[in-house]
Amino acid sequence: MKSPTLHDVARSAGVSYSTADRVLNGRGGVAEKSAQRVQRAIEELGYRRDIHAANLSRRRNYRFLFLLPRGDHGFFTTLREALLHETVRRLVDRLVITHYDVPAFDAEALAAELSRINPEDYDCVALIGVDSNILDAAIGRLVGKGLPVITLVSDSATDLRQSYIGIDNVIAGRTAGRLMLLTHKTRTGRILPILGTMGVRDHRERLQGATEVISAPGSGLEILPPIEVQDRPEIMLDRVSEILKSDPAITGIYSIGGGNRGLVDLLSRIERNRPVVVLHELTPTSRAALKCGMIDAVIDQKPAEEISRAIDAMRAIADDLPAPDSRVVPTIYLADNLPDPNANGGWT
Amino acid sequence: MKSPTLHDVARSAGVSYSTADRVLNGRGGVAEKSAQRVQRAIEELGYRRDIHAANLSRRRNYRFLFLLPRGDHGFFTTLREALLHETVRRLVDRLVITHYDVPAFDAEALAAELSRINPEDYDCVALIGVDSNILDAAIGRLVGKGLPVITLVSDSATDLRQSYIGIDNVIAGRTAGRLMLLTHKTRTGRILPILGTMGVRDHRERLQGATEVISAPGSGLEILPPIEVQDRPEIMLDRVSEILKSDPAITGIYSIGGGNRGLVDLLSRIERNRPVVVLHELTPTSRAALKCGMIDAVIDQKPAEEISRAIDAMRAIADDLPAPDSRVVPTIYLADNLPDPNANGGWT
DNA sequence: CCAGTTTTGACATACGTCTGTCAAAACTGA
DNA sequence: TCAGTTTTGACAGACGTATGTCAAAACTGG
Repeated sequence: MKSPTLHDVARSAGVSYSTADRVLNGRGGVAEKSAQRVQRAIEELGYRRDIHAANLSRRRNYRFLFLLPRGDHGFFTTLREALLHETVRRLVDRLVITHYDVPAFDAEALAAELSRINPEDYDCVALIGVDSNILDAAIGRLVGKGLPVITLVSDSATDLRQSYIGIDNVIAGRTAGRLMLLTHKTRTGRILPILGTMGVRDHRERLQGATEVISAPGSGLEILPPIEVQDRPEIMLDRVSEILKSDPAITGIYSIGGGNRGLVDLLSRIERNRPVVVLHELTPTSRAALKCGMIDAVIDQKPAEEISRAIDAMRAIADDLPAPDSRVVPTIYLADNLPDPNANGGWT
Repeated sequence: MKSPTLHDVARSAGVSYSTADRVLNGRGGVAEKSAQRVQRAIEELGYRRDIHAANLSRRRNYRFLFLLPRGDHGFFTTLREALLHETVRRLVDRLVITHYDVPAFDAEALAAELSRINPEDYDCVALIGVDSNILDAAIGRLVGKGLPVITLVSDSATDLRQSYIGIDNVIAGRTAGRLMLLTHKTRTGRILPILGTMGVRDHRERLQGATEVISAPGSGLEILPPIEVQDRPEIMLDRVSEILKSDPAITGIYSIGGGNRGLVDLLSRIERNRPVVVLHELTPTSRAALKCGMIDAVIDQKPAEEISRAIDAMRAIADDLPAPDSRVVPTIYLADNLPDPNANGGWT
């Protein structure tokens, strides 16, 4: 019933508590023979150190820093809310979580922020990756100083960061493509992919995934050349209405990045033969559009879950446990299976 | 930086630690006036009891019991595996989780098992509900003896159990219906619903949800009368092949319950014009069928997540915190967004 | 003001771990 | 065998909380 304590281990190994402690915490100054007896006792008894008692005694706090993109981009807002939610929820576990806002999509600003961090102040840092050598170098410097870094949502510096928490964007793209197949079961069609810019790896990967599935032989579907709208609603509105006018045979739209307010605007003006629309991230805009049938599906990366897993990973890293990459599986929302908007993305 | 301790509270309230403790733990024998000063100090300092220190001191263990249906029904297997996973993972938080197997779908056996429980032995019990007065009565008796009960996956005794963790089956059904709409965007169709038996509330609710969506005006879809296959593969195989033969115009199949091995068997023999197939629960069978295009979508209730949330709820109940019902949102799996089979359902 | 009650504070012990100090014991090499 | 080193065990105090005992202090009613 009761799990063994280090005292039990010491007794069973026939050594003093001090010695058992020296072995457990690698303090050295222990004869090889004694060390082995202690190890054996630990295994035999199945001893597991009571981490809460240990933390209490050590006065340990886990100090984590999140660097989140500034701005009210719907997705980042959700992310920030989820983080605040977890910040209070985890206080009880001695997790002290801080976050700074950094300019969005600005690798240099992010790198500069990293350089300003005092490695003594935190046990782990989480950030949203951007393709950039400067950022990679800054991450390298921080890791070199002994402060581990993990990436969130979008990866960076794969060989330096300890762990990546986020979706596989190729899979996300394939999922979108699959939805296009399903909605075109018995008919042919032309699918228009829209992205922010080809310069963003995540967008390229989603496009790649969608293309793989859509242009599979026998699909009967054709994928058009992607258009770039810089994640900006106005540009989205202009470019897409233009294209729809010039090519009325478009039967599906896959919006890979942001700026969907412009798209929804446009869709609300089309009253018949609306194309199938799949887009990314559950935001107030996409939720409303889904509910009223303006769009068909939303692929979401569950930001609340990502935050929670990121924190789990950071904690594992701080405790020197292995922290595996954690691939979040993108989820599909239709009009009916939307999470309760007040429930933190359907998460705890 | 450091959060205040009860000593800080006592000092700030101008009373001794003992008095602050008496207030905090409601031991009585404290003058109204002192109690108020302590309360005020708690609020002003934002004091939060260090629950780990408290549990350490109290030698508290949380003892939870799960009653899971016996048998290798794919879904229950997943559920059991998730539970074992969490059992070891939560040991560190002093959660001692036990589970018994009980006969599946047998309300009386379940009720009998409940009667055999000594309320002293556990802090909370979780079970999978079944429609039955006998079960409700047994739950009532247990709750009456001071042992709280929660329901999982399927609800029971709504006014007695403390909390229900699971999906809303009407929503699950609506989601299936929505998938049928999407796959029939520009064509009409006939959808065949298959369920275990109309006697199971969950199945009725799913059917209801699907019907709501599919037979919405203007959908162009017709939903056929449901057939019952007792969750048995052989019956599934026989009945469905029979019906498909007699009604070749069926364009969609919604399998609400179990026995899908029979369905997949049948589908593998149809080489062209396979109907759209939506079914429930990710199992080895459904996963394989999804991957090779035999079926189109799986609606999953994320058993690993349900288990984890159930444990969270039980813990909240044991700590006398409010434990809200937690509606899990059913998720949609297509061929591409399947979770890693080794990763506990994509969960931690 | 007294006796009786209520309220209070001081103190001790415990939970399981961490950490530091110190002297005793057990080794080592020459 | 002796000096020097390594290893060991005993002990104490701490983390924040829980819980029990006891006597002192502050009230109360008459």
